[in-house]
Amino acid sequence: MQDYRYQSLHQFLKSQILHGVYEDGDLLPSENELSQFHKLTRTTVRQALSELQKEGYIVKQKGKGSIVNIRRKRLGLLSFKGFSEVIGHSDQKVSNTVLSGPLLQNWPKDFFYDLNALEKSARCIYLKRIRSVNTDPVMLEETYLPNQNLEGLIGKKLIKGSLFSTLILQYQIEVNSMDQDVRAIKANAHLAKTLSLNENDPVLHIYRKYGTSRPGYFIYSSLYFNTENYAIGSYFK
Amino acid sequence: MQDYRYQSLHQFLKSQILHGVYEDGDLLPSENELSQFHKLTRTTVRQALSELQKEGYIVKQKGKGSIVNIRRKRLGLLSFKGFSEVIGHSDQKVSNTVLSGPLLQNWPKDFFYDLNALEKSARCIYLKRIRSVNTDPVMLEETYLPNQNLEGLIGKKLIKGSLFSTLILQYQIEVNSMDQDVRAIKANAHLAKTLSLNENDPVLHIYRKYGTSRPGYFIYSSLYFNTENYAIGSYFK
DNA sequence: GAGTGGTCTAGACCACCTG
DNA sequence: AGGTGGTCTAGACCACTCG
Repeated sequence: MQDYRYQSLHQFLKSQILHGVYEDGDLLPSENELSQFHKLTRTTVRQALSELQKEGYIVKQKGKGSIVNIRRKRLGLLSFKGFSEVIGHSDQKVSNTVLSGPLLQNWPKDFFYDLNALEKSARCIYLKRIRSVNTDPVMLEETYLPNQNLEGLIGKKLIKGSLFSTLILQYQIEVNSMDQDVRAIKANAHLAKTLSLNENDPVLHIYRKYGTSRPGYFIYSSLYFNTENYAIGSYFK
Repeated sequence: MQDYRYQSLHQFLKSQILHGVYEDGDLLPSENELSQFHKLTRTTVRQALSELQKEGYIVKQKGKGSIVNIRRKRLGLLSFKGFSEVIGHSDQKVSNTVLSGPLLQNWPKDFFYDLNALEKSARCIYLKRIRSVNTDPVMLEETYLPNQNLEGLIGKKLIKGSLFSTLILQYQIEVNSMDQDVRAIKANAHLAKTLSLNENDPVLHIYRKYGTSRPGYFIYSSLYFNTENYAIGSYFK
């Protein structure tokens, strides 16, 4: 792995972006500058930039340059849309609350995905969070990470309050795929209380399995949504 | 548009695939053959193939060739997963039934997405379908297409029972993006009857707006799912 | 071993943006 | 006008698949 020149340049630039050498909206050095500095052809430089573009780290613009894009398009990332608002406008104030910090524990019985031997033998790091829109609790999320080479995560505060930011910056683990199962269920007493609903009200439930840049390493999440006042929006192309 | 050589080759090959010149699993001519025949550099040929790959029409394999992939990765295409079955195995028997064929009518009042003037001035083509898994009705879908340059669609049978296949083969309209809003709602009497549920049972509801290769042309769908026995699966990367 | 796609070089001209 | 990314050529060598 990592044998090729365009891959080296790709990793080098990604690392610079992640470590803040270039900030959101900055221009990367031009393709000519990069090819001179790294002693590569422009073709090879373009291949590296093309990878960055696919991953959403940069946006290219003819006549201008390669623009760094930190708030990049993420894998089916969720947004909340209020019914009354005009679509695409007036961002809601979304806040995150960690109910139970990163905590080492055993896997739950009858876990919702089949685990392999390696995952079972490691215990799991558990995280319980609530997402609110304008003080209304809208989502309850329980996340399970196999405890493999994640020294220092337990009990720590998350970087920028985000698990994914923490994983990429501290452990070079990047989420790059997602498998999900969606259902509508009835709220039980606990869900009703947590999400400000009545028992038996409909709740949106999602099981997720995330694939990562570390081969064989997966992250699991169970998400519950109160969709009474907000729809769960997502965009794909 | 369509000024560049790699775009011409891209369109040419796509058209051949769509018209059945190459079938699923076939190999395209090799990059060398394509470059000789079309008097292009291999670089340019590779750019065309790279586009086909992005769109999912082919899969490349080193040492072998470019393999045509008809059942290609589609935009958040839905699959149904039974709870008892092993994930990824034992495909369910899925069947489609058209309840109301492609029918010209007025837009519903308070349509779920804002329509632009052009869309409003055209009427809409309406389609109501049910999808069943092993004779259980699982999904009810209502589709609305602005009636713009779609001569001959009304009252016609769909090719291979698929709206998207019909659109691309008859009208060169390809769906390439999707915006969706998801909620959990209570079944009303009509939904309960159609989906074999009791009133007030939870139902998964999705509004969708599809973007297409025809600029400014969108397709709208409203989908209702009975998720009592099947989850709605989807995979993204 | 012959053929395939993957990587890479060293050039060229073009379309677009900005000072 | 000068610099940027987009397209394209004409080569070369490498890694992989298959008979």
